[in-house]
Amino acid sequence: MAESLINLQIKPEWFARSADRVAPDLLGCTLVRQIEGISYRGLIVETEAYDATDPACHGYKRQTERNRAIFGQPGSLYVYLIYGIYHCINIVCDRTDYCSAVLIRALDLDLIPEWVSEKEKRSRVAAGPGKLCRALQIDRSLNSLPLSLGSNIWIEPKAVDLEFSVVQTTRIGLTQGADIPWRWYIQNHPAVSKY
DNA sequence: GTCCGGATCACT
DNA sequence: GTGATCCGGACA
Repeated sequence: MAESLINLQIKPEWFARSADRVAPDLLGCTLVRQIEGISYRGLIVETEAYDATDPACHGYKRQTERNRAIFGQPGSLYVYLIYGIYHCINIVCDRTDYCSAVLIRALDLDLIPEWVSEKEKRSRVAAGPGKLCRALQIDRSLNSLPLSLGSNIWIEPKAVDLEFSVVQTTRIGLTQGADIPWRWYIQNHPAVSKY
């Protein structure tokens, strides 16, 4: 059983491409988060790309203690705290020592964790980068870890028979680089954070 | 040392 | 439109 799970994981080499190519390919893949032996599965429905050419990227100016993980190995995690309250999760792309990552902005969860409040609508509990991290207990303790079974977080490939239309547009919430069209989402999906 | 503002979200 | 709430990074 564990054997088949390992085979389902996307390998790190898959992320060794520019972020703007990885980001649309992540749509339809599944982010799996394991907590106390339970696997919570979320279909990735919205992503954004960031990289060294981009003034909105945390590593744009230079490497610092805070953004160190975004320069890490492809297929590892960059998790940071935003506005003092929320966390955001990125998958590091391209090559080591180059800043490049994909922000996971929204998931469609198959199972709603018990700590999520009842009133939240199922399709919207992970509709936004801060919300999905809260729902899946993702915080900076995961920063710089590789996606893997051992990290209790990994990504599985898109099912071959899963079909959808992809929309490409500009990113959300930025003061710089707002004109770069590096946001992708599954058209008409109810879990997308914003239309 | 001090200050500023952010890849957010919920509420008015 | 605004408040919540943290802390890294810029500048002195």
